[in-house]
Amino acid sequence: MSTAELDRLLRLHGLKATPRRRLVASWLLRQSEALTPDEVRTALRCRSGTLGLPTVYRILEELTSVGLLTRVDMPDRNLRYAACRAETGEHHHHVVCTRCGRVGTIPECSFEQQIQTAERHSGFRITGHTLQAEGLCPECR
Amino acid sequence: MSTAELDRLLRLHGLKATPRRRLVASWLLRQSEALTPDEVRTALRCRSGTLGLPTVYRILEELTSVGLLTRVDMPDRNLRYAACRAETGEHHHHVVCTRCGRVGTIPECSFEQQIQTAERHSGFRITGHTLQAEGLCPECR
DNA sequence: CTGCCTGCAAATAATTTGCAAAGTA
DNA sequence: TACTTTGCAAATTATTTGCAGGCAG
Repeated sequence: MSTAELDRLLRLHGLKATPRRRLVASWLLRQSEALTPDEVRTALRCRSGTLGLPTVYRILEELTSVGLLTRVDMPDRNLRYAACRAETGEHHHHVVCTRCGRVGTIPECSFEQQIQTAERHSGFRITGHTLQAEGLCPECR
Repeated sequence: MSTAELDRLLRLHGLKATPRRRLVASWLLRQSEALTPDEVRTALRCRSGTLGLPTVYRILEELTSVGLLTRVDMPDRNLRYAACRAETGEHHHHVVCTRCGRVGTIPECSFEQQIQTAERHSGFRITGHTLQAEGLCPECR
């Protein structure tokens, strides 16, 4: 994604195109793993003079709401964010490598079709769901 | 579940049948919502003389590994546990009511069938997954 | 008895908040 | 200029740990 595209996307969501946001977005979009806020800060601190941890928390959350990142849940229960590569707006899920943390996309949602069955069984009216798979990425297999 | 059954189950997993474990298990198995450790402590403290929060954390984790409870993820990212009512060992998922927190069971796993497709698309070898739905329970609809 | 359990107090550590200074449009 | 954004320091708060005494088997 070009800087111009990124800037446009940020403005579209009422966010100013600042150096910090550009830095975090452009770097994280080139990573293939899910990272914690602290890891992001450590990786980028040298390139940016200063980069406060609260700022990283805020930016990661903003970029997630813009759709550039996704929050990933690992067993350690730490907040982690990864580049989200699916088409904008498309409903999809992710798979995380248990060995290296790499994140892949599962483009089609396979639960939609079973929602009716699940509703009948549970008695709930189902309005949303989260699905996350784990496994070994192509490199780690 | 009777006390005798519970005791047997605990011992089967190398855990002693203590008053605290019986108390937490028997009470939580009668609740229909997912609760935080602190909520469990508050609810049971009066009935037990004392009940330390670290003890609650430990017992909830033990009962989960035994299969009596399940950990539920809510948007607030707090640790929550709910009674797990599926047949022991059966692979299944849960649906949480966004209004009252009640937890239901989705007995059949509908993702198993799509794993091959997901593997082909992502290039990962998928070894596990978590799925959690949200919606409105029968009472809240 | 022996070793697992529990409570308490305290340590950890992640995440959030308030506010003044700096930057964007 | 007006309004966001950022960094810093500090607060908050969930969760964990160490250990001495208590209890199940």
